[in-house]
Amino acid sequence: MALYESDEMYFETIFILKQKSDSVRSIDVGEYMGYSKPSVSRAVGLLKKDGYITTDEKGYIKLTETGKKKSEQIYERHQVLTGLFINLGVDEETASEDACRIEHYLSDKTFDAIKAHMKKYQKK
Amino acid sequence: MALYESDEMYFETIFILKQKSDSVRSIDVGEYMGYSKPSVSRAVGLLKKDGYITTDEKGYIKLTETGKKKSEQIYERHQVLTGLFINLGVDEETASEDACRIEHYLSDKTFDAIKAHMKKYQKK
DNA sequence: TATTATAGTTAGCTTTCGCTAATTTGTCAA
DNA sequence: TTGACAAATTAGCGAAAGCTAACTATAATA
Repeated sequence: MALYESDEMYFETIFILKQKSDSVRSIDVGEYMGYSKPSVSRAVGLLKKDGYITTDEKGYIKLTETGKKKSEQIYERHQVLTGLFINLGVDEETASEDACRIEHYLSDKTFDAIKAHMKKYQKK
Repeated sequence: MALYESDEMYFETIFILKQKSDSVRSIDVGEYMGYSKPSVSRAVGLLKKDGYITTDEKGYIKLTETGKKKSEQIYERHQVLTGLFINLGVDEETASEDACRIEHYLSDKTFDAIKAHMKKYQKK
């Protein structure tokens, strides 16, 4: 099932916040994204309904296996694109912002090409 | 005034069709984009209201000066991005499609970096 | 001329995804 | 125990942008 762009943004936010601390609640997601509680509540509800996340009785968000895979894919895209832009001389913040905005729209084909290129020219 | 993504797509379509033939009507735009007549009618109305295009009594679309500038900008982005992806080994069709989808979301900073890179490595 | 086809518009529906206001639920301190 | 704050939810609004159905207006043809 394909995700909407907005779902991917929520997803990515959850993933990023979870890297800092495993304890991620809807309110944290909303704060990070600058969205209201009801907006997050609905989005989280949808991700839950679609089997990507669960929440415990305290409201902490857990990724399911499917959710983990998805969020890793999304995050990989983000990283690769950010890297590409940085390579082209863009500052890290702008690179990351732009990666965030376009990562949902790139075809797998083009993404794979970028990834291959990055592997080739950026092996450390 | 910033354009919505959908406006840019209509814009770009008008620009592309006008390169083939100067005679472009709403119906042609709709056919090219795969959209219904009412959808195009509204979009064209908005671009008209915002001073980007005019239509003559026959329904043929003309770009205003502002409209020309805008559409050239949009098209330049499209071309540069398409070129980037082709350079990375993506086939032309996919490259163009992906350029189309992401061109609206890239910051000027990142776009300029890509443009500079392309100039440097692709001077013929 | 009368009919038909083409282009455009109007009205109104649907989905997505923001929002505010108001409510519920749970915890913690006076 | 009660009062207050924090988190989450519910209800419902609004804009953007797609759609179909139905209408209008113009042009082409039988």
